[in-house]
Amino acid sequence: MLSSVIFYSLDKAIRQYRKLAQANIDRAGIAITIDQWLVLRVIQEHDDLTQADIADRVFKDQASVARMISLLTKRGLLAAVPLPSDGRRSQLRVTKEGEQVLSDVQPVVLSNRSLALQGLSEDDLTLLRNMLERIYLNCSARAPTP
Amino acid sequence: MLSSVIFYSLDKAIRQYRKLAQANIDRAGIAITIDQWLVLRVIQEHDDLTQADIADRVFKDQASVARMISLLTKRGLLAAVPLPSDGRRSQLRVTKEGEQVLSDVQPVVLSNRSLALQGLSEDDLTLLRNMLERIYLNCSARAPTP
DNA sequence: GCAACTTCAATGATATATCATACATCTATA
DNA sequence: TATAGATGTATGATATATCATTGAAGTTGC
Repeated sequence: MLSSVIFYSLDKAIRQYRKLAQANIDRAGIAITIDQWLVLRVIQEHDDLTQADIADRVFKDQASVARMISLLTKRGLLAAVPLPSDGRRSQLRVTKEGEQVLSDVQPVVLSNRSLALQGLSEDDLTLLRNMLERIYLNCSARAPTP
Repeated sequence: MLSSVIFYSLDKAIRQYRKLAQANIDRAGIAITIDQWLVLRVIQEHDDLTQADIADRVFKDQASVARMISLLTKRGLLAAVPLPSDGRRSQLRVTKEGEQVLSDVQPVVLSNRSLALQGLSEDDLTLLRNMLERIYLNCSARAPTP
């Protein structure tokens, strides 16, 4: 049965969490998707990453990140200043509007997390994290991403 | 830190698994995506579901399923026969080619799973499943999907 | 038997995901 | 220092994801 397959449960849990999270962000009247938020946050923390670096951190493709950056820039949440030291790159900066969105989203994200994790102890979460990391490593070992 | 966030670990694990799984399916020379495979499988098991039913089972949207069905039909893996009892619907059937693909994929999926779950005991998996189910339920409680 | 409601599938709009490729620029080395 | 290779970004093609809406077809209640 599908329900006994662990990856089915994984998918189910993460998708439901995403629905909850996005719904609460929408309800708070903030116009951003979870994925955009994640990218914006990564850029806020490190403004010297290449698109590929960012992609690594959010487990996406460089092409996806390129499009998200272009969208976030179009929306005024991100600004790109060409880097004199490297003609291929730009320095990405979160704008005032971007900062505002990030700080608006923060409490919603925290509340989503605690809602979603109700009934799970710290020990549970540690165990869960370890198992997930184990799965990740197992899949990386033979994944054709050398 | 992002790495301490459980949903980050969840995302990371599932994405890596998907990469491994898709890579191994591709490597076996089978032209299907994991998502298409899942839909095809659900239809094989129950040929009397509506698109919304299928969407529920694969945790997707009815619109996504509609497009996947149309694609699978175009590729000849699925056939739709109009239902006389209901002018809106069609009976979906997995074709010979579809059956072939499903049976080709089966061993690859099994091998992917055991690869990915190496080092996790049955007890671990039960625990994992329970925690994921807990998260799912927590997120469903207030998810605006009544 | 028909009006109101519900169900089902299809599709437009927008965003994401991924691969492959194109193009520019940078770096290392022969 | 010319150039081969590496790196960084952008984009076409295709698939998926989601919401909202349309329109057809079924069901209910009166």
